[in-house]
Order: sequence, then structure tokens, then C-alpha cells
Amino acid sequence: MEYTVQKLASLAGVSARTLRYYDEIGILKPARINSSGYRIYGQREVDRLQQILFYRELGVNLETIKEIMTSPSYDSTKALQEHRVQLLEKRKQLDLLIKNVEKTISATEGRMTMSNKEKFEGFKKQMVEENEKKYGKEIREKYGEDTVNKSNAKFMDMSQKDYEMVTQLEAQMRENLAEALKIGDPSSELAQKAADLHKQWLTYYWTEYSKEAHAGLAQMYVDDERFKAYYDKEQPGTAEFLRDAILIYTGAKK
Amino acid sequence: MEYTVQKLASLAGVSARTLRYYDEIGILKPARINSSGYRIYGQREVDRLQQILFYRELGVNLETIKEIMTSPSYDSTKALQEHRVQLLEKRKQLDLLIKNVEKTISATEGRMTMSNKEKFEGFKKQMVEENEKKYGKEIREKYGEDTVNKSNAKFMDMSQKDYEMVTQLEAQMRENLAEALKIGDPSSELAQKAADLHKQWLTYYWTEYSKEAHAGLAQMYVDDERFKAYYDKEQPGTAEFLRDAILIYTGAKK
DNA sequence: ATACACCTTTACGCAACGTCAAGGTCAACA
DNA sequence: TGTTGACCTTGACGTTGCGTAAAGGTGTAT
Repeated sequence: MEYTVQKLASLAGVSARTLRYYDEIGILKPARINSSGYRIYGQREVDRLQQILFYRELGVNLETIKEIMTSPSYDSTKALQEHRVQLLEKRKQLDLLIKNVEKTISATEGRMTMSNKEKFEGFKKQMVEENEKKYGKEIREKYGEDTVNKSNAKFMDMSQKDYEMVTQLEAQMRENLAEALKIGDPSSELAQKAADLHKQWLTYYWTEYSKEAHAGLAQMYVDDERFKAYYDKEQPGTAEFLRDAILIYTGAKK
Repeated sequence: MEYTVQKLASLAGVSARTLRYYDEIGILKPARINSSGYRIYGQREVDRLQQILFYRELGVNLETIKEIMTSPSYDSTKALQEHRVQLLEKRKQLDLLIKNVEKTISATEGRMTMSNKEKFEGFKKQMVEENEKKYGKEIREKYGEDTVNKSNAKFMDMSQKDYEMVTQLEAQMRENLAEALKIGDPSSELAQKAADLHKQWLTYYWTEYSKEAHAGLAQMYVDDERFKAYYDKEQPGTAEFLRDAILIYTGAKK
């Protein structure tokens, strides 16, 4: 029983290219080469190919298969166990991925049909991560590793109630701020109320509050284009106004 | 806020090479190139990169991300849903893989600790597949597609009881055969009993039995090196002896 | 002036083949 | 005997998302 590449290929259900490749990487050499340079495979090669394909179907890479099959001392069970661990890890990653994709889908397609709760569950981790990526480095430099880590940790541990609270606080603050801006006086009662709400909002993220840090953050809202853009989105000048209000609120300015 | 490659890279937690690559494939071009040829990124690019990385973390490939982000008409939700289906399919495959790997491990390491039941559950599909690969083409040519397909289907549908029965039948047959071989007469009662057991065994795989097919198979046991090797493993000459016994049993020979 | 940390483009490497391309071999048929 | 047509060969590029040199220019601090 002798086979040329094509014969063996169709027998085993692989392509001729695959067999040439296996020859090339030395995992399956033909029994001999005939006078015309054709690869000729025998029964032993058929069996070896079966083994190779068996392992391949288990997702083992060719390099490992080669090791398993060439050195008989090689512990194939151990190899498979390691392989299994890799597969389990891969599945864990995949599950996480699927979960995130599903969260993203329902968040965008369901628009407002999602309850706050679901939103919170799905996104709080993501929010922390995105925040880290965007501002992590600079904030860390300014406020130190510890403060930021604690802030993140605190946020992650926030309960559903906390989340709703914090969301509402920010909304209220922005409302007050917008109203106060119309008056134009950062020392006005409304503006000071906004500053106070901002402090309350902040304490949900920071483990400890200090007037200095609060004032520093307010200044950053103006200095950093990104924060500035966020606050100035509705009305230009909001960032500066909020800063002034906070500076007065914290006593850094009168 | 302007960034060079390295700056943006460390800000976003990717490598400079990645940014150059994203430039190359046109997914993220720098805001401008300065007089020295340096890539300069602005705020808009930072935000765009965030988006890219967000999708990348969901496992979406760059080509798709590009489509999602460049054409605003592109339905990103639909893209994510398709992506989700792919991920689910991938997980299904992965689960199957893990199951097979685990079966293989326990089969080889636990040797005989596995019960027949477990063996059966784990391997009957694999057996059919391997059998297909090894002999499928030739058997199909000799006995026709239909017979083989039905045989496979029947095997796959075999119950636990059937499996035990068929396993026992083969064991009994081989025992009888070995005994009969000692006597050396294929027409002996023992040898004919073996042939009968062989027929019974065969009927578990074939949907219909005929003496001619049975005799043909017996002849193949001798002509085909692989079947021959299987039967001659314990005692050389077993394949021929079985063939002769079956030929007599089926009346093809006296 | 020199060192050193940046930046640039070009290009190979990775896994496991698919897919031409250019050219030799073999059996069959007119 | 010439010629198809179905085989076979080697060589080489493409795939995905970068990592990793290599070779050379730029910017700035000492």
C-alpha cells in the first residue's frame, strides 16, 4: 500500500499542501522519494498521520505534537494536562469577553430600557478602567498612587444605592451649576450649593477629603482640556465658574 | 495637549509600534506630522484610540473596528451581535475540545479505572470518526456509501447495553478463535462458533447481513494489511484462520 | 562636543497552512 | 508519436497584529 501526496491527502481528509508542510517541518516525512522526486508514503506514515491528526483535533500545536511523537520518553499525558489548563484559561477569557460584548450590546441597543442596576453592574468596572486609561497617569502623579487606588477600590465596592446616589448627585450639581452660571456670581448661594454638592459627590470617590485637594481638583478642571471640555460641553465657561465657586467654598479665595 | 508616539503609547498603555501599525493600516492617523517627520497626536486622536482599544478588548478585529468607526452609517450593534455569535461558536468548539482532551487524559492515565460506560460515552463518536478516516474510503468503495453510513449511524445510536454486548461479543469471539486456532481446523465446532459470534458481532454494525458480504469482509481481513495486523497481533495466522472459518460458515467454501 | 533618549522607515518573524506560478512526469488517447 | 490532462515538484507571497532589530536622523542636557 503506497500513496502519493494526493492519495494520502484524500484518504486522511487533509490537503496535499498540509502534507508537504508536515514534511517541511519534519513532523511527517514520506517513506521514500521516488526517481521523479515524488513523495511516497507507506502504511507506517498513514498511521503516524492518524496520530498527528488526532492530537491536532485536540488543538495541540504541531511543535508539541512533534515532541510527543518523536521522543517516546515524552510524557504525553502531562502535555495534554498542560494543554487542558491552557484551554480552560482560554475559555475563561472567552467567557469574560462574551459577557462584556453582551453588556455592550444591551447598553447600546436597549438605550434606556436598561435599568440603572444593570447599567451599574455591567459598567462600573469598565468605567474605572477607562478612567484609568484616560487620566490615570496624570491623576496618579498629582494625587499619588494610594489615593487613586483607594478611589477605584471604593468605587468598585459601591453598592447599587451608592451608584444611584452618586449619579443623582452629579445631575443635581450640574443643574445647580447651570442655574448659578446664569446669575454669574460664584459666591452666590446657588453656586456654593453646587460646590457643596460637588464635595459630596467627590467623597463617594475619595477615601478622604481635604479642602486643598478639592481646590486642586477644581483648578485642574480648568487646566486640563479634557475635564474642561467635559464641563464646558453645555455652556462655555462652566469649568472656570465651577473652579471659582469651589475656590470660594474651600476658602482658598474670597 | 499634543503627544508623540511614545507619549500617547504610555498614556494609553500600548506600544509605539502599535500606534505606527494603526497609522499604517489607516485606523488611527496622527493629527499632523511635524517638520522632522514625527507623528503628533491631539485630543481627538486620544479619544479615537480609546474607542479602538475598547472594541479591541471585546475581541473585535481591527478591520471591523475600522468599519465601525469610519463609516457612521455602519451598524455597530449589528457588528457586535455578529461578533457575539462568533464568540459563542468559538466557545462551543472550545468546550468540545476540552471535553475530548479530558477524555483522552483520563483514558490514558487512568488506564482501566474508567468504567465501560464512561469509555463509551466519550469515545464512540471518536471511534466512528477514526474508523472513517482510516478505512472509510476503501470500505465505502467496497460496500457503498449507504451501508457504511447506516453502519455508523447504527453504531452512534447504540445504547450502553448494546455497547457492552458488542464489546463482550468481540471478546468472546476472539477467545473462541484463539482456542480454535490451537486445534487448527476451521471447520471445527469451536471455529464455527467463532464465525457465528463474528456474524452476531457484525450485525451490530451492519444494517443488513448477507453471507456474501460476510465472506467478502473475511477475505478483506487477509488482504488488507491493517485488518490482518489487528487479528494477527496475538497469533500469526489468525486472520487466515478466521477467514477460512467464515468462508465455511457462509457456505462459500467447504 | 558628546551623550542619550527620542524619532523615522524597512523588513523579517510568528502558526499553519491557502493559493498561485513555473516547470517536470505519467498514463491515456487519437 | 504527439498531445492532452491530471498528476507531481519547489518557491514564494498572503494571512493577523504586532515584536524586534537595524540603520539612520532629531532634540536637548550637560
